[in-house]
Amino acid sequence: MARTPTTTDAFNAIAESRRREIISHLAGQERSVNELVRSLGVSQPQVSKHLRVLREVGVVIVRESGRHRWYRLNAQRLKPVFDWVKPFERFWDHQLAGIKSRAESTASQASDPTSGPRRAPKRKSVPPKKKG
Amino acid sequence: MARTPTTTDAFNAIAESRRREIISHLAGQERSVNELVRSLGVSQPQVSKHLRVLREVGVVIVRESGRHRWYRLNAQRLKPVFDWVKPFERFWDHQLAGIKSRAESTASQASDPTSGPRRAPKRKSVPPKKKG
DNA sequence: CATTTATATGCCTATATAGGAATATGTCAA
DNA sequence: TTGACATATTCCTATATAGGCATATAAATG
Repeated sequence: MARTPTTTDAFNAIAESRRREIISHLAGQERSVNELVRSLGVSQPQVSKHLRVLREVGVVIVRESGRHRWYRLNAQRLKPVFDWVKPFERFWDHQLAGIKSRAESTASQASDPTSGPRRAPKRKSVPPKKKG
Repeated sequence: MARTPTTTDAFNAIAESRRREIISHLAGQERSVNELVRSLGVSQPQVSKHLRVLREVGVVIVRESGRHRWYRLNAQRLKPVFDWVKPFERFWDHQLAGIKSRAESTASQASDPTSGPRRAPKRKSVPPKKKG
């Protein structure tokens, strides 16, 4: 199967950084497509396409006026993201608070939780036999 | 171009609902791969693959012990998501608080911001001429 | 009417999945 | 050693983009 479509929900829609930028630009004020084009330095068709995705998941709403389309944010649709991630806040809070006091007892652990991504370690791997 | 890879950052990694489930299951406690397999009812290879993505973006960390791999959450990596979405909280807060009092003045606006996604409206469209 | 401006959509392509099935790697036990 | 268990990786395929480019639709303007 393929990846979950971008229009599935807010989680998928905001995975794209351009769309997050658009959303941020719409915070608090309506914007026309061309305003976004200028602010973001992205082609007009691309902006329209990103807006379409955001429209389909309900993150933005359009108001038409003459030949302009005024887009505004429907922040409600971002709430599920907030609600999902918020419970984890206590973990990094806790870590910040307790990191010093627990330093000794965890000193034996090799990897630093705050350090960058890691690739798969040790295990070697050999290509499996060709199909058949 | 294709979509931003799932391993680009936490935003892309958590777009997949299975991975969000895995993350939630790891909140507060280490789990082995098989424990996750049982809890989630997903095949072992799939769980391993999802864990790999989460490892690569640093959202989870492995500890090896014998033939087991104990995965735990590195919540830090979710902080960018939280930080990005948190500023929007005030918008739905505000909406909840002010929705009644502003009802009259905004009554003329057609669409309900809390309603579901919408498809593109009015405009008709015709397939463009074949290339050439 | 024709032209300009604003926006949406279509086609094309390279790329990356998610999941299923098979199998490799690594560890422990008898 | 052999076998069982735990986990990772490979191959395969259908599907969906994101972006470039061209063009359609629609409204305003002369």
